[in-house]
Amino acid sequence: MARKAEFNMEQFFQALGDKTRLRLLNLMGEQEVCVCYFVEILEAPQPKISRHLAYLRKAGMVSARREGKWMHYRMVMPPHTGATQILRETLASLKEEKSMQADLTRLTKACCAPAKYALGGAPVPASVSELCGETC
Amino acid sequence: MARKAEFNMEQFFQALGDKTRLRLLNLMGEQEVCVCYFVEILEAPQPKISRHLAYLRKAGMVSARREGKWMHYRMVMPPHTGATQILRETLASLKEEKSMQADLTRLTKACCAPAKYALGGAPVPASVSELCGETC
DNA sequence: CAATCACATTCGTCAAAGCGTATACATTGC
DNA sequence: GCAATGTATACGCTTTGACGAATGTGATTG
Repeated sequence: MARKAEFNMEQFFQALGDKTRLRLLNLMGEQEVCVCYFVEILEAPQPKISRHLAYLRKAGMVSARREGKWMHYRMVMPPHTGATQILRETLASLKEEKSMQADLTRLTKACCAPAKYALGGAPVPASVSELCGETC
Repeated sequence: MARKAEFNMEQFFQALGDKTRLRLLNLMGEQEVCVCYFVEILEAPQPKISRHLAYLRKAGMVSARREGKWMHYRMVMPPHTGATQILRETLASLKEEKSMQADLTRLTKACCAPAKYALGGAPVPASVSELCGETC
């Protein structure tokens, strides 16, 4: 059954209508990512990142998890089958863009060598750390 | 080959992030619709409709055709396979919403009996006029 | 060519949203 | 406790966009 409940299509698209938020979603993909990496990769001021993450959280597109000082964000598939499809298709389309690919590359590198990026003790996303052996 | 060219995903989603524009797209579906029907069905001032149609046109999501005094709008699938998929999925999702279904119903009725809706000589969308025999 | 009709655009206003800066909050370590 | 670190929020500013009302434009009619 297609749960849609009080899903707001308008708000959903508004959340996707911003470059910074698209970059954040692209970086998350299916994995959990620490805020400090977003700041590092997007080369944006931390409050800017935080605000956009808050926006995405309000829109129900991401969820946050605290781990000590660090906050991890991950995507949440919306309670609407159509929206989920759209989100998946969006992520797939983003991956075709050069700039988005570059972001992901930098994320992997940053996670493999956090020291180089002034991310000393920052927690490394699980799925990336598994790839480290291959990509570094 | 997936043509994407200078497609702007951000702008694309911004165009979808408005209730009025979603209603317009839902009414168009795959067929061409005259502006006067939009005004009639959405019960909105004509300049409002016109502005949103202009917005959609700028975003490359609709095209306009003049026929005498009347202007017809229809959807244009974007030059990006992913965006096209998203648009189709969006239309399908819209059709699940009660209010959107109601809009479509009213469009059909208005086209079948334009006289009742103060749309005397307004051109009837081709695909709807074919359905008239069944639905009226 | 003047009036009318269908639609587009402009104008002024208002609310939403983006940004940088500064500050508040939460956790860790001393 | 206090300082340091990571993140969130508040503030003021600027831009964007949605709106109603008025006006402009293109096509048809008389």
